[in-house]
Amino acid sequence: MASAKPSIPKGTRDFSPIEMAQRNFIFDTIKSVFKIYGYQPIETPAMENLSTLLGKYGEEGDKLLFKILNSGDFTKGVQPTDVTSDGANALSLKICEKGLRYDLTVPFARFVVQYQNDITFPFKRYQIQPVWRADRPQKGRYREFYQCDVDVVGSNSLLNEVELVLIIDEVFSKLGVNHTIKINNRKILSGMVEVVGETERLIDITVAIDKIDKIGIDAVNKELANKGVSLQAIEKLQPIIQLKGTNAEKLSILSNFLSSSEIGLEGIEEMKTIFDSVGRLEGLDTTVELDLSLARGLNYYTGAIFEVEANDMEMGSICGGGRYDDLTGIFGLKNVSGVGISFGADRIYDVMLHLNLFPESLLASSQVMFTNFGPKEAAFCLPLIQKLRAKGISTELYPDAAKMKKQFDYANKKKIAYVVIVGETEIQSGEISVKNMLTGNQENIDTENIAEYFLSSHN
RNA sequence: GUGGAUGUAGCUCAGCAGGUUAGAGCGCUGGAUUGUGGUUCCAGAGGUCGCCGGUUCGAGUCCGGUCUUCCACCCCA
Repeated sequence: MASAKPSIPKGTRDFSPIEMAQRNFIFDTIKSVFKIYGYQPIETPAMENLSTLLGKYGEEGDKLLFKILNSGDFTKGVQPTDVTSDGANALSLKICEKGLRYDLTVPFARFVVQYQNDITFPFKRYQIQPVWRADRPQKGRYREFYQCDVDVVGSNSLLNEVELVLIIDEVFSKLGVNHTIKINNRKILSGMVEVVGETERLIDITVAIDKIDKIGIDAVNKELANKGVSLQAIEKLQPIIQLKGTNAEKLSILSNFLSSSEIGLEGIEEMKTIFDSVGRLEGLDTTVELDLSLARGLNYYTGAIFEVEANDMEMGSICGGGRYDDLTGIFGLKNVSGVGISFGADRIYDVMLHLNLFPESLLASSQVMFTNFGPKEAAFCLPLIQKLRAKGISTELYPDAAKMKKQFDYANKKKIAYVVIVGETEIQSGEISVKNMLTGNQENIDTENIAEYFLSSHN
């Protein structure tokens, strides 16, 4: 009987040892930055109750949730008419009460409310775990992917927003990824639609503004009209659609435009504060740019919105987030504001791979390999190997007494920097041969000094 | 969810209006070199031509379906 071809579900991936080394390099870098800014880790389960998840991500988001079929007799209580009358979506709610998490922010909000009495506010946490979305897979878009979230909850201070900009800058400069941070503010967007009297069409207007560079001013105006935006409002919006210049110039135009909107002006003030603070810091690699087209579909954002794009490759956003004033309110804890961002590890991986940004050294499994000439020589090597390992030098012994060519070939492919040769002559003399695989040089080292040799040659 | 492409050896790709044993480069295995890799030379292994069905005397090549991957829209990490 022919066995089925092994495969994994669409949009998921396996990771080889080399890919893991590269992915861990990203995770470790991000984690180290999070820690140094005083954030602490938490984890939450892969699945949440659907009631926790539904309604937090907008209509589109709800559709993209993976739902988990109830255990046991899940058809209990389902009538034949349920199958035909209300459609699959309504039926799924009758037979599923759990779902895979869609992001890390909503489970975090649930966590904060659930453990509010044990948490010291402001609560700074980071969380690095996979999330799942029933999206159609594409380049940079997977059904299972890792997010690396940092959030502060229980503080209204804009210093938190500034800190997030610093974290973004530090992470990407450590990873060597050239990037641009785009910032916007929901309050500015609210003010904008308020001023033109189209409060119902926030999304239509931001989507249209976003297309200005691609399709031009006339097409944008036409699209706005098609969406039902009044001609008067479109007329008023012109300076906004064609907004250009430095951040300061944009803000000054905007504050004129929003002069009659209290909430809009509040947004302007927030942006000014953030830009001022960031501008005063030196040595930032980051370009921070005010971008009005940034709206973000997640409907819980209320203040600043962030998105980061790689400069040297088309990849959509590799990091995003914002402030949410009342996410915990949905779960019963009022007046707790939070702000956070999420690094998309998988997209960052794709960018780094494409741009060749991973350090070569990640590919090496060990720093040193001992060749194997047979049982007697191997026995002689083992104590030496242990000595190196104790000093923190990753070392391996080739397990079989294979031909030298084969053993060297192995070391070469595994990118091992040094090969140690111990045969009859070396045991006799007490000096072992060490070959540098990069230069091809070979020298004899006294077994007493071997650890020191590698320690010094590596630093 | 809508629209459009793609799928041939481990990888990147050839394949003549449908016609006998399906090719290349790289990689892999072995040898030249019984204590030395990354260069060179020689030899060899490896393919249900994504899967299912149809048209045909005959299908990698045409048709339908299906799955995969990718692109655009949408949304986003």
